[in-house]
Amino acid sequence: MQSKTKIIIVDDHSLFREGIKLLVEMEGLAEVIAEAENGQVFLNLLERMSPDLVLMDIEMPVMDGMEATAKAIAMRPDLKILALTMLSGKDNYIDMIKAGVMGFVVKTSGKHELEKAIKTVLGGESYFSNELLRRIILNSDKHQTYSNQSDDTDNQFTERELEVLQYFCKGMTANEIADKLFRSVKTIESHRSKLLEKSNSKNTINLVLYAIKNKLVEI
Amino acid sequence: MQSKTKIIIVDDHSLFREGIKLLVEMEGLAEVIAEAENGQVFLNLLERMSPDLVLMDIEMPVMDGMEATAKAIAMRPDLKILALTMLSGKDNYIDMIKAGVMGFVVKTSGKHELEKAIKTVLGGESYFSNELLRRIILNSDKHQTYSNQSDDTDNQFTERELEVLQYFCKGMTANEIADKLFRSVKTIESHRSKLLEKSNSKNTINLVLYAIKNKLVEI
DNA sequence: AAGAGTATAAGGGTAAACCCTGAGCCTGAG
DNA sequence: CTCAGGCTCAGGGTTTACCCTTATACTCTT
Repeated sequence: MQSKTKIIIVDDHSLFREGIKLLVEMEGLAEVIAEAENGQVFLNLLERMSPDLVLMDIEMPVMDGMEATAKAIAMRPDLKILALTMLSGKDNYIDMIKAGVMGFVVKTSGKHELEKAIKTVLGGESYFSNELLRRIILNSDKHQTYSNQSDDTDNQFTERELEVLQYFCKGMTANEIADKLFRSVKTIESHRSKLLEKSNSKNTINLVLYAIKNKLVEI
Repeated sequence: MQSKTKIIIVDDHSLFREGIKLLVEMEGLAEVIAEAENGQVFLNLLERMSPDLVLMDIEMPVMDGMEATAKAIAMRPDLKILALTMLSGKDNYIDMIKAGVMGFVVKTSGKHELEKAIKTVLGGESYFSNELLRRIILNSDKHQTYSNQSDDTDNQFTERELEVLQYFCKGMTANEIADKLFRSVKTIESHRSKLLEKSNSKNTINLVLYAIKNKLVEI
């Protein structure tokens, strides 16, 4: 387990920043070490902080995302910057790329896409929301690669085990789950045993905590 | 402890919705029962759902917040709607009020203001972000009332109970906690019984989930 | 065809969880 | 002082969790 990715969020909407911060941290993606409401504030922060990645809004007052990106890259050439766009049509994506952003995520996309974008960019590759690509280049014959939906899940658990796990994480007992799934209690207990073994948990509570920490369930 | 406030979030930016949802639910303010990406989707939802409050973005494609608000109020005159504004200058606040919104929160404000706004509106009063008021009316001599910072801590659990709860939330058994605290297992079981009763949980797993959801512990 | 993996289920055992009652001790409020 | 509430502990009961082994049937891969 390497140390957490350090992120700075730059957006003029505080509610959006706080939401993204929660999203990122809840997903265990990274640690938000700072927030900035415009490019100027962000550059000041950058002088004394070392983020691994920046989530940068493009439209901002005082200093917009493009200018901030260009100046930040001048300071830290290796800095990874992921742009957040509203797809309002006002953004100049080419110049943003020239300024040094590693990718774009449209704000209409979900957390799964944000997660994929962050991981991709941190891996050194560039990332572009498919929605954005569709807007810019229409003559693309590239297929959508959903290859790594979740290549990190070691397929540790089977589908059935995960299903049973969901119910345990809702606080249900083996008996209740057995009733729900029309199965024998012994069957559910078998699944639990496997779950305990695979997750290296001593009891069901530890199993549930494991599931929560590893985002195997929604709470 | 009344049942949780049911909220619907209407905003075309999924990331924003998900963030707000997390914010609202993490703070224990309410339960987000649905999300909609535009006014049309929201009105469809409203036909079969009964939210206590709606967080409504003003600028949206397909059907904007004003139209959606007017139609929603026509359906449910008592529905509380809180508008989310970007302060872009394009919003017509007067007409939004005529449409039936109970208040405005600017997206540049923080979660504390959102929390205050939600509580105020649910209480039947209207709420307007001070920042918005400053924009519209400059000759206002109202003072900012930071009255209710956090009057919600019911002190539901005693210190000892909370201490025991921490250990349960680490996956320890009653026996292990008894050893740790140099107490009888029966004592720990007594504390657990009280915890189960007070949290209205059927078993320890539900108790742990309760503690996590209500942020009584760090996980 | 053979083997691996999964889902199902059972028996039988110990430990723990859960529930109820009752009770002694201490402290702070009225 | 009295009383309420919190912390401590116990007995005795039922239920569930947990662990072990074994076994059948199905699917997929080799």
